[in-house]
Amino acid sequence: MSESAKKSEQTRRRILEAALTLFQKRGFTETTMRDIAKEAGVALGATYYYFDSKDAIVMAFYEQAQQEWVPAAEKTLSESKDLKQRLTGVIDAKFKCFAPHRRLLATLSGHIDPQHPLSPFSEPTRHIRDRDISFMTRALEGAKVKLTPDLKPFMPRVLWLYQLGLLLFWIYDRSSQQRKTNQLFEKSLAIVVALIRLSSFALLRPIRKLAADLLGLLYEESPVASETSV
Amino acid sequence: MSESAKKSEQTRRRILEAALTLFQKRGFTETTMRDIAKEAGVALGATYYYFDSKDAIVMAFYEQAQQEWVPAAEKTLSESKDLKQRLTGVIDAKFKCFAPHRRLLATLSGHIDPQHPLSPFSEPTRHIRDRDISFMTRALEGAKVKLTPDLKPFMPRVLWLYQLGLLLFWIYDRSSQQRKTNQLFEKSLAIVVALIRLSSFALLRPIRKLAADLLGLLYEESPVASETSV
DNA sequence: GTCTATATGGAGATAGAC
DNA sequence: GTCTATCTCCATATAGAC
Repeated sequence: MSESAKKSEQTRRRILEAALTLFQKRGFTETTMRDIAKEAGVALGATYYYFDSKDAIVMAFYEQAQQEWVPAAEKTLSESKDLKQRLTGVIDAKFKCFAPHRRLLATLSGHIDPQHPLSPFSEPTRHIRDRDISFMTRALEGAKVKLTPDLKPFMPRVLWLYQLGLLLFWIYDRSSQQRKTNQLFEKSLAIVVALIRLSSFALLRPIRKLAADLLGLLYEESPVASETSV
Repeated sequence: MSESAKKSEQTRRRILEAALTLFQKRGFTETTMRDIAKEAGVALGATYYYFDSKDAIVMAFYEQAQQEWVPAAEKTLSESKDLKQRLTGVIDAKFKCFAPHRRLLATLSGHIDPQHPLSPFSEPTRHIRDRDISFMTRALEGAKVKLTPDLKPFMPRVLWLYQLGLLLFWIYDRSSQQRKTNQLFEKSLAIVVALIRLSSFALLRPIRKLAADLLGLLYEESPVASETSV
């Protein structure tokens, strides 16, 4: 049994790898299930034996990327107490995991709809998202920054959203070596960190109040969460 | 000839209307070209005579919505000199035009890719986008606000992006009557306007500098513009 | 349990008659 | 301009061999 389990797992990996290779080379839509089967050296039916659908392959990819990312993010958190560096590390690790699959992500970013299983806001991807956010919490907590109590509970989610925005920009960044994303990352993070520090100053209190109110409303029950009514 | 031109235009409208009705009722992907033809009372081939593709129908919709929006936006600009009210008016008009087609927009928001013709960042939609942005310019210029010269050239595009973000949120806002979007709109606009006013104060100079640098880099040649390299 | 071979049904699009 | 008939392609399903 451990024999066959091994072999089975091997086939599964071969199919997944074949799919990811083709997705990267030709794009998601352009790659057919037949192509994947052929590339993996199995029959079409076999790919459906291991993956319920084409989308399911993508989900498997998410999981795999997450598994790579967690230890890398973990490591950077242990290396510095500086907020900017902590955030840089965590987000950078994400970029590194996704880099070999930029093309796939491009086709995917189509699914913003929280109802779509593959959406970063969906229920099926919740565990991945929550994990991501928990690292933002830790990045903040391990750093020496003061957060006012009105903003504190929201900051991890806000940072997660910020990181998602960066990823989205990166996916479509056609400048060579994604130079622009690098600059955007560096400079915008400086702004983010500066704002976090400034946010506790009295002068900005009115704006902070507005922001906290807003976040309270939005996250009270998330509009990206799945209420069933349309 | 004016006879047949009229009749032709009529058929075209009938097809467009049928499509939009179905898109709203069932969603874009779920509606087939056959459904549209049937609803419009023509043969499948006829719809392809008037519209090159399913996507082309959507493009026609964009144009139509824009045509509705322009005079409405125009009107609000003539009604107030207050920045917040001007922005509210312009953006609100957009929501009103799009409201009957929220469902269609949902399926569409999939195309963030600037390479995709229907993307809000694409070349084919540039004229629409530029028109939108020109209204942001006018909203700013007709109001009594001081903008520092480093930020000034970017603000219209930033505001356009802001409005796009609101639309995106709205599209997937499942709260009843899109209540959350309304709150988001109101409160975030207050923040935006407050930030614009604050931006000329000395204390925020360092952050403004960062932001201006950043915008300069991003828009120097837009990363969402179509460089041909991948 | 693992996989092959084959079938199904529906989509967007087109060619060419009327 | 409009229609009918048809093409091509694909995700997915299934029957049954090993």
